[in-house]
This record gives sequence, C-alpha cells and structure tokens, in this order.
Amino acid sequence: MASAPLTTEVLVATSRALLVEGGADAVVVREVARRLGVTAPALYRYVSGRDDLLTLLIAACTEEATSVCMEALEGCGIDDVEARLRAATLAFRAWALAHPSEFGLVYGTPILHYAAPEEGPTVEAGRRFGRLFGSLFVDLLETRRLRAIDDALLPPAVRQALVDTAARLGLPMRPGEVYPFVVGWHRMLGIVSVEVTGHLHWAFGGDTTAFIHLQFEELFDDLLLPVVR
Amino acid sequence: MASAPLTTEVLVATSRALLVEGGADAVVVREVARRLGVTAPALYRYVSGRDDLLTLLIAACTEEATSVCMEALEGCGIDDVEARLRAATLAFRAWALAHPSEFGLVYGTPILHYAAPEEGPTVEAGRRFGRLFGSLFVDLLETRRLRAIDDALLPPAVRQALVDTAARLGLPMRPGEVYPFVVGWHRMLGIVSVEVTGHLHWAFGGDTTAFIHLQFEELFDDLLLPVVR
DNA sequence: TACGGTCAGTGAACACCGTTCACCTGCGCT
DNA sequence: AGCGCAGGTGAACGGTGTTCACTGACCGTA
Repeated sequence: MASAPLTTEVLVATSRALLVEGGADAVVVREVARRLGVTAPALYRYVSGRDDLLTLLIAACTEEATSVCMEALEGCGIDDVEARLRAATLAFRAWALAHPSEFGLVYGTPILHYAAPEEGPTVEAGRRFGRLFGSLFVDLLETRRLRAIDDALLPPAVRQALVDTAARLGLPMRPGEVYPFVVGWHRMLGIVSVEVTGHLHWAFGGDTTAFIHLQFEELFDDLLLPVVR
Repeated sequence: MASAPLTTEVLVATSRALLVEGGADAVVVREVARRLGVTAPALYRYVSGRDDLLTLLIAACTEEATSVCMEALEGCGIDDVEARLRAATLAFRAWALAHPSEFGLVYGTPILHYAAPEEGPTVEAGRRFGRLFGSLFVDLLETRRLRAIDDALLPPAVRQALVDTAARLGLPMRPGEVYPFVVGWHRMLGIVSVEVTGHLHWAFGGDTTAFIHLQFEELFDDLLLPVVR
C-alpha cells in the first residue's frame, strides 16, 4: 500500500516526525520507509542515503524558521523597524522553543563527521535566514535607529573582518555599523540556545519566558538608538 | 593482550578518544572494547551499557572543565575578584574551543531519548561547576564589585524564581543580586556555545578570538562595578 | 497489437551495531 | 585438593545503513 506518492517532501516530513519523537538518532532510513509502506532500498531512488535525508531535513527546518520570522514581520507596520526586529526575534525564539529537536539539528552541536555539503541546500537556506535579519539591520541603519559604534573602538582584527564580511554580503555599512548586527545575531542565538537546551532550568525551572524576554529587551537597548523626534 | 587493567578511567579515556575522532555517534561499545584488546561483552562487567558509558564521559568532561577553570583561578591574587572572574571565564572558553566535541556533549543539544539519570554523576559534576562560578559572584558581592539591580525592576515571576533559586543554592543574596549571576552564566554560555558551534564563521572565518574577547569585556562591564577607592 | 525500454520497488545479502546468555578459565582461599 | 568466583569469551538476537540483481508495471512506438 503505497499511500503517499513518495516525494522528497513526504520523506522529509516523515523524517521530521521521527526526529521529534526520538531525536536525531531516531531518524532511521528503514523506519521512514516502513511508515511510508515501502522497503528501505526504495528510498534510495529519491535520496542518496541517511546523510542526504538529514541534509534535506536541516534545510527544511531552516526554511520553516525563516518563514515563521517573516510572517511575524507582516504583523507590524512597515515603518516601525523596532517592532519588526522585536517581532522577528521573538518569533524565532518561540519557534525554537516549540521545536527544540529541529532547533538542535540546525543550530546545535554540529554532528561532527557529518559535514554539510558545501553549497548545498542547507547553506543556501542559512543564507536566506541571515538575509532576513541583515535587511532588518539595514532598515535600522537607514532610519537612524541603529546604535553603531566608532570604528576606532574596534580592534584591528575585528574591524578588518567586519569590512570583509560587509563586502561579501553586499551590506553598505562601515565596520562600526556591522558590529551591532553581528552582536545582535550572536547574542540572540546564544540566548535562545541556552534556553532551549535547558541550561536555565536550575534557575527558573520550566518557565524561562519572563527572564528571556528581559534579556531580549536588554539586547535591544544595546542595539537600538531611541527614536529621534 | 589485555594491556590496560580495564578500569572505568580507561573506558572513559577510550570513549573520549572516539568522541573526539568521530563525534558522539562514534563512541561505539564494540570499538571501545576492540581498542582495549577485549570483546564487547567484557565491558558490561564495568558499565551497564552505552548510555552508562556516555554518562561517565559527560561527567568526566564536566569535571575537567571545572578543574581547568579552578586552575586558572590559582594564577591570580586571591583578592582580585575581577581577575578571577575573567580568568575562569576565559579558561572555560579556551577549554570549550580546544575540546568542541566534549563541550558539545556536555552543553550542546541534549541527546533526546538519552535522559541523564537523576542524581547521577553528571548532575553532581554540574553542581560542582555551578558552585565554582557561584562562589565567584559571592566574592563579587562581598567586595562590592557586583552590579546588582533594584529588586523592584524585576518582573514578579523572575523575582520570585530568583528568591527560590538563591534559597535552594544557599546563596545569601536578594533577587537583584542573584540576577547578574544568572545573566552572567547565561550570556557566557551563550557566547561560548555560538562560537564553538561555528555560527560566527560567516562573520569572522576561523579567527573569532578578538571578537569573543570583546563580547566578554562587554559582559564584564555589565556585571561589574568599578573599583571603589 | 506486440515490442522494447524505462522507472519504481523488492528481497536477499553484507557488514556493522547494542545487548544477553551460557559457558569457560584461571586465581585465591579454605 | 577442591571450591568459588571475578573476569573474559563466543554465539546469538534483533536492529541498522547500504548495495545489488531482480521484477513488474507502465508507456511510446512500430
């Protein structure tokens, strides 16, 4: 009984169900096949093996995270950049918390010995996600809400790296303007990672929401300039 | 040829070598036995299975991280609390970077479906590590270097949780004093996690040290009061 | 209508895994 | 000398990823 037409989407969806149920180790080729009413070798027509399955899964989850954040943007006025940044950040955190397994797969400890293929779907999906936040920071800069720092305050190595990164990403920013972008990304991911992996449990038990929101507000204070009126 | 006497230490050391070589998936009971010149079932005299092996490994790595941080403390004057905090933090970061696999095992995505045994060696080792940083913050408080905040600034839920945590840990602190401790722990772990997992590569390539040190200094600025003289 | 070819899926097989079990085997103690 | 037992073995079970030769259904063409 081959109920489903056996597209890669179906493969990914089934893999994801297994991931959620039992972690990355539980994503097992034979079980995916079993749930699709088919034997394992059949999957090799669509996928080159387990690693490929995981690659597709990572890419799909990254896409979903990106979509969730973009949908959150739609709720706020196009001109309120602060609200957009807040919405995207909180949406990302909410997605991560609701899908810890997926988050772990994408942003957690890289499965050593599983090297994501260069220029594969995962890195492209990652770029899409990065561009989303990048464009928010461009908007912040244009509306004079970005708390940039003096280039001279940056150690030369950092300054140079930021110049290169801005060039590579095509961001029309000087290092002191790229800096808050990188800091924002870095701290946001750190905040969420530590929360999702449960390393705040010892302090707050199961309810970390209030604390995390506080951390985000402190981060926004560091990143944003007050509205000029 | 049973060269080594087959203590749990030897088991852990061998498992760790496998971990470093090929990630958590590569710590394989049969291979551990093979390297010890013994067959797999022999290990079951010393260890109840693969999960037990991983548990011991996690505990050992946590112990090592703790030791590394404590040794770093010895280098600085007993009265210079700021130097001690800085030394411990940088030592932790250096250890994590030098041992990404071990760090991932301890602080990375929890291996879902692998539940660390309650009250096992892992949680005790974790407590030891937490106490180290906790005592640093107690010292900061006593030497009036801790940038505490007004209790009233904390949302009620956060405040109450911090009161409970302080009581449970036996820390003689009010919530506004516990807060920077938790924030410090949270941000430090976040900073290190994101760096170790390589999610700063897009901005800095392989050399993230300067940026990370900058982040730590910003963190210390938020945590510490200037010396009163 | 009959034929050839492509595609999707199968079953068996290989090598490996964690784990259990009955079975030694050699040492120390009585 | 003989017993007991800690420590190690080999075989086995059920599971895994992956490969391979194979079947069978479908489809365009002669």
